[in-house]
Amino acid sequence: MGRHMEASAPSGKTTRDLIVETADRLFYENGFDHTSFADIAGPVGISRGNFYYHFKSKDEILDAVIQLRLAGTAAMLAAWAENNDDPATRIGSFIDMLIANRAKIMAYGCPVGTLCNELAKLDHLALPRAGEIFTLFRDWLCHELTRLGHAPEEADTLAMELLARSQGVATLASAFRDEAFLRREVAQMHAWLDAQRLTPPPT
Amino acid sequence: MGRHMEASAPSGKTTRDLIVETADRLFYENGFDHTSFADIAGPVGISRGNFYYHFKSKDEILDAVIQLRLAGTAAMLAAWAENNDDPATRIGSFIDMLIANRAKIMAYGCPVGTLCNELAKLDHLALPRAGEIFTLFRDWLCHELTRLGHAPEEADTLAMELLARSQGVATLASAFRDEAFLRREVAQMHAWLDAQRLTPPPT
DNA sequence: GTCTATAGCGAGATAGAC
DNA sequence: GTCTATCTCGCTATAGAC
Repeated sequence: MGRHMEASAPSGKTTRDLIVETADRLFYENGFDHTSFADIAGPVGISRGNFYYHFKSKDEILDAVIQLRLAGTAAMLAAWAENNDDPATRIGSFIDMLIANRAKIMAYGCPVGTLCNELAKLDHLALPRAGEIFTLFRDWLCHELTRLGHAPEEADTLAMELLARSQGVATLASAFRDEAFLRREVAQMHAWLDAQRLTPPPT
Repeated sequence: MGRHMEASAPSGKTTRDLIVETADRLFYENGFDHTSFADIAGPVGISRGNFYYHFKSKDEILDAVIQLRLAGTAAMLAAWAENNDDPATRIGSFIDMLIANRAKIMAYGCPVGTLCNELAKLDHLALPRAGEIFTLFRDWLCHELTRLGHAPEEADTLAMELLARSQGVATLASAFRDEAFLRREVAQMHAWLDAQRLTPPPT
């Protein structure tokens, strides 16, 4: 056990947890650079000065947020795998994410894509770390696509195409605030997936 | 002729033009919110106070930048149409934009997509205006796709898919700094385009 | 572990000389 | 049409009481 143990409220959440969760939400909704300590302090219910007991800088909060998103993504992928054995159904869960999160996507875009966009413009050192969230999806999709029968190289190409397509849909759905477009694209992605199912690879 | 005529240097560019062009570049490279008046003043060679002779606020500079991008996009689309009559070749020019601008795209993403992303998070009134740049591409692609033989509704769907795909490619190429991926996707988009050429529609 | 107070800086915007 | 000087504000970060 390290030093600096924190008291844990009856809810089980430490102040640090609350800071990271609130920052996670606000970085998504308003952007990293545009979110101030005061913005986070309000919802958490602490003062600005208290941040520096838990983090040395704003960048350290960003690191913690990325860490949280990595863990959350890994857990989500594991849950999708636990709910179903069929690789096509699992990949379908990825596609359906666009539907499940459509309200926030239309308002703020994809949490991963928009964060990477912002960090690229800020020339921020954390960009590769944020990109690892994409890598989690990429590797998971690649694995399921090989289970569908694709060769490893081809599977990775298809995984990147699925990722790219979902990114493009999120960007345009947000720019145009167009839910019908989002639903149409999701239907087409499912149609593509069904075709993959019916086309076993040349073994 | 309105009031407030500006002296035009031998180069033909007014100070206002220089401000808008520099802001255009910096908003792209560093983001709108993150770009300060001082950042723009340096390259233009003016003082911070001088901005307010030409613009009432930073938002007015943004409006002018969007206006410049709308005009630039319209001019580019017109040039593509002048260079070639074949609709498939014209659409190919759109796809090749990803190659021509690959260095900046890998560093900063797509200028239109990333601006819309940022404005969405800032809840900025200019978002619909920025979205009109997408609309220019959308309508132009739709028109060329109908010339390729597609029915109007189908053509618009395909136009949005081309836009979405290019957006996804730009986002991932930037997040992963992966030029090979970008080139691979462009090749696939050209292959798709060739297939469209060979599949005349049910007239 | 949380607070108040404040330092120090840079932002957008204004006033007025030239 | 451009400048300098300045106002006001909000930001990150620090110091130190409790």
